[in-house]
Amino acid sequence: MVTLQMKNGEERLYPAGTTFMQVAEDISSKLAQNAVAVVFNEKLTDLNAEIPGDGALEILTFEDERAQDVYRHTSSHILAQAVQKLWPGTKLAVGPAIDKGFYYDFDSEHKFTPEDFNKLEKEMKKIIQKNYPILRREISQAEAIELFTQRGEDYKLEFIEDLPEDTVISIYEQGDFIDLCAGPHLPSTSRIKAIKLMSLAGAYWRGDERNKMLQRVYGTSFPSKELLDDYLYKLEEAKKRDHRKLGRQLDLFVVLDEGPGFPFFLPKGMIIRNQLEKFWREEHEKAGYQEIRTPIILNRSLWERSGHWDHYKENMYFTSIDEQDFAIKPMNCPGTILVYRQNLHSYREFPLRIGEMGLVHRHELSGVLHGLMRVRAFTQDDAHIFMLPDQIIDEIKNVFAMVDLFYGIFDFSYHIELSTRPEKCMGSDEMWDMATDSLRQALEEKGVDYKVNEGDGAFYGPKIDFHLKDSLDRTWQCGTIQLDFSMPEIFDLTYIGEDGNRHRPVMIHRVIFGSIERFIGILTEHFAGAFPLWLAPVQVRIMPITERNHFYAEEIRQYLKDLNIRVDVDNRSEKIGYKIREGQMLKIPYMLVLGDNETENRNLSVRKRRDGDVGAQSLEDFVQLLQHEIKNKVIF
RNA sequence: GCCGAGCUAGCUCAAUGGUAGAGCAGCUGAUUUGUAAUCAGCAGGUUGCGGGUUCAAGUCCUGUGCUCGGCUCCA
Repeated sequence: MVTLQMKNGEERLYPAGTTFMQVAEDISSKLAQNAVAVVFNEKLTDLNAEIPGDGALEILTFEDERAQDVYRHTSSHILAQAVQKLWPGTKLAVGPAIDKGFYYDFDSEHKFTPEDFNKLEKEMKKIIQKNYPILRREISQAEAIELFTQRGEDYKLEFIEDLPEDTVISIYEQGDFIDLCAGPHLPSTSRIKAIKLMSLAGAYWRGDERNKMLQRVYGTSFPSKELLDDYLYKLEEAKKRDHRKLGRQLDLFVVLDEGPGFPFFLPKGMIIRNQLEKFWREEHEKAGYQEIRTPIILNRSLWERSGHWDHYKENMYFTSIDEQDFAIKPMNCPGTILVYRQNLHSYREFPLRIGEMGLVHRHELSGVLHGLMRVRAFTQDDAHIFMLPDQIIDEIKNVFAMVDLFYGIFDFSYHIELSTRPEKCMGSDEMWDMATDSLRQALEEKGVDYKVNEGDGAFYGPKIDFHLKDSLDRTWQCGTIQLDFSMPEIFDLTYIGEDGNRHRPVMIHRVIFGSIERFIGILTEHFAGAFPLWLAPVQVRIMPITERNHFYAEEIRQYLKDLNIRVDVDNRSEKIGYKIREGQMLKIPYMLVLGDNETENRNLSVRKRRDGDVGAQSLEDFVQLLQHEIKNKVIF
């Protein structure tokens, strides 16, 4: 007999050889139906597995994220089985579960098109109906090599050969389909209740662009059609928040064929942008930053010295002036460094914080451009901080605090990544270790979770990145803190220390918004175009009922305008419903309906974007409400 | 850059290889309206761009630009 310690504290006894599935059945038939996998002694395991001994058991249903991965992973196997049935000879690469779905990469003579989806889905349903049991087998490396050689699975062989010898290799079988796979998996194929293929894409084998491009099929699956439909509906809703769509609908910004990757900001978009910059300047002044502006075009020799010429050339644009080579700046740091060198600096000035809203140009590959999120010209809310080595940790924490303040205002949640030394870089090992350790220490002291991206740092130093999500949960890097010992060295930057001698300062490069363009893209999707009052391009729209009320409307407009409220009047000869509909679609925060009643009583009928008609108010009360909301940057 | 799919009026979309159309927006007029669309009329196009096949091309072929979804890369 084995003893199982259940999640709820209960102990259960079973004869040796009992499977986890049987345990689930023993507890309740409903649980057995919904179970996806188990966690036995903290290890995710197949339901089909036999209890190996005493231990702690948790039975997972689809609600658990770990179970969702198992569910989608099995789905990807079903896809692969269907593909190999319909197009024999297709080679399997990888087929993992991903957030909200799965994919499988294939190497096939057949070129997949969306028209194949129907056929494939039908085949997958057949496999599901057949209810093949999914069996795990552990085999030796030699057996694995023989098996996959025989099946012509070159990519699987490459995996096997990379594994250390005498690793136990697991394979999963369902019907005539076999895949090299660590598992775990569902007990049988009929557990998949609703499955749908979503899209096709190319993907390099092992994510390396020097390798062959495989065909990737994306899909998703759920334990019921209702859950799938619900997911698809939410996806459609999320697409309505796409900043490219909203940017056009709300006349905020556009990207045109004439300027691929070079966005146009329209008058309403500029209001948002200017408000953000105003806020930025206020907060940076409070935090002890100075502001400068450096040229967009600078001489080649500067970029050679900074290392950009060697390390960043493929991302840069060039031009020539009077037969001399110039580069369009891809970063602001060299310009700031030239400013630093205009004076002799004392340690007493440190930390010296110099900000710049710098417009940079970078040549990005055409395939990566994406609305405002990924462009070829963008404005960084940059700042460079020059300081003493022992000021590093505190200063990084200061920047952290500012990131929290800025993102908190918009109710953004973010995740942090630490990027370490890349292959193509400059500076010594000691420099990099010191810089990376400082960043790590600041993160540890701050007590936040972070992910490490080995080899993803800037060429001059490691960095901490802050990532925000768009409407489809794709993440975009916004804020970043980069620690740099290299540039001060290269440009021979110095300060006069307490001892009267010259010393080398340390430098932080940092942005909070990241790029104003990207940040506005994220903001637009986050608020679905319904910007908080302080950012809204039109804050109040006045809607007179008839021409009789135009005079009063104009009086109110002028009053609000004098208080710097962004207000306009819709005095077209349309019915009030028409005007309101348009105001709602433009997501204007406040609408004032002014008819004979209001004119007579000298008050306002207020309509809020989210709440609809909230009744009559005095002008004074309304103004107070607006000013409070603007001042406190209230979000709903 | 690579793989795949697209590109038709300002916007969203129709149109077996056979006369390019609708809704919204715009303009003109009527209407003076009480919380998400008043009515009528007018105008709007080298179907991304270039070449080819055909009696005939928005539609088929080809080159190219851009967009979208991924991959790689990145703020």
